[in-house]
Amino acid sequence: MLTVSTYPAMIRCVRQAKRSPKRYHHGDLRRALLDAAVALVAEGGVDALNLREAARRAGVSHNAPYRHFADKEALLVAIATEGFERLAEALEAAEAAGDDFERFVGGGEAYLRFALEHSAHYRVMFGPTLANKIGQHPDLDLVGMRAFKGLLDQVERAEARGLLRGDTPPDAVATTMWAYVHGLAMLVLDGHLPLDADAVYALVRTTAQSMMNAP
Amino acid sequence: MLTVSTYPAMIRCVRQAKRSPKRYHHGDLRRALLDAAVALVAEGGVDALNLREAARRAGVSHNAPYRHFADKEALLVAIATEGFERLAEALEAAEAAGDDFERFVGGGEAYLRFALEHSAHYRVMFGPTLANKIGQHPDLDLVGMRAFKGLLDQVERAEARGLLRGDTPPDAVATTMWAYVHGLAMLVLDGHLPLDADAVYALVRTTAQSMMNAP
DNA sequence: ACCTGAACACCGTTCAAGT
DNA sequence: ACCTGAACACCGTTCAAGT
Repeated sequence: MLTVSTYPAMIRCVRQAKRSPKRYHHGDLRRALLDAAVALVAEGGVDALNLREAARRAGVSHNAPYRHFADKEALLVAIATEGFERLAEALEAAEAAGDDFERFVGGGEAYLRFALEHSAHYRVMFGPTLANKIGQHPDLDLVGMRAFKGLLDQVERAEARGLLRGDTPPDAVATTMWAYVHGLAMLVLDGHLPLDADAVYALVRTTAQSMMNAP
Repeated sequence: MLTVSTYPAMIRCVRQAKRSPKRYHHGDLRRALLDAAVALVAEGGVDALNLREAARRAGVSHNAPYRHFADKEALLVAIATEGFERLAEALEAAEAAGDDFERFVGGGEAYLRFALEHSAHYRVMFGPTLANKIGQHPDLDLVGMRAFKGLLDQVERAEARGLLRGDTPPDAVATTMWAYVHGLAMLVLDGHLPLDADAVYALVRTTAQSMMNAP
């Protein structure tokens, strides 16, 4: 697959080839491995991700990946980190559009949209391999907290403006909302709920609205 | 580990040994393998479950399991089926105790209690291996639907009695509730939320109450 | 620096053979 | 019937060696 972003890598590769033929196979093997791994997860779930096949697809020997990742878990951490960054960006973008009401409701929809449209990343972010590994991957912890912090800010602002029903503390509301959107994402991704994407977005909006005072 | 329930198996084993020494190692190898597998998941998550180690712990050769399970997935299906049965029982028990209000709120607490206290079963029930396998394991589908059906009945009765706020269709409310308790269970089990069991039960009750009209 | 082939331990699965 | 040892394909990881 050729995209605009691969051109610099191609140019580098050609230059290297002129100086010393057969020196490089890739301009960015790390990127190629990440993409191959994500594709494997998209095709067969996290169980289908394996280093040797990712290397095969990238056209390198089965242990070339160890030049870029200490082990299989490190590759998963890299994918998860990328995922949390993109999720945080998606949530921040949703917070920036529309009126107070739409910003709150749209946040929930943006979360589900990310999970469904980047399901391979999402599965890795919350898959068994990275479960109960808090404190072992500081970069990952940091970017994960950034995503949750955005949600917490949103709840606090909504409560300050009297948009939310009841008087539950913001962190409890944020936890409840995260649990809800995460559970919905997982159940849909794993085929436990017979809802298509549009039905999911509609359900999220209905639920979010039911948590709010009428606009 | 010796428990009362293992005595019959031990007696059978001794009797067999008298008739034909070295014939049997177990009265119930299938049960021993299931228990060993669940213990492995409890110790190291679903990634740590493997057939050879389960066989080792049961004291048999590495391919003895194939007399009882067609493959690794069949063993996971057996654990998940057992889990859904126990979950359905726990939910039905919660529905049978207390007044209308308590029956509704207690259902959510019972769900979380099952997930936290039988975390190995719960991880297998909703783990990646059995994801998107609907229709491939009819027994599992059936018992899974039984559990969800209980939840749906509860929501319908609560709505009929005017306990719930709003006028959302029962299946949408049931889906929302399932997503919420499932997401909370997963986030807590995977170490993403710093809540102990009591804090989880308290949060579930608060959330359930906020969905209801004052009693 | 970056990559390769050979090697090791481990797992899922199959097969022929034992009682 | 139920179990075993040998064998095969595959994966994660390491190591010595190549440019």
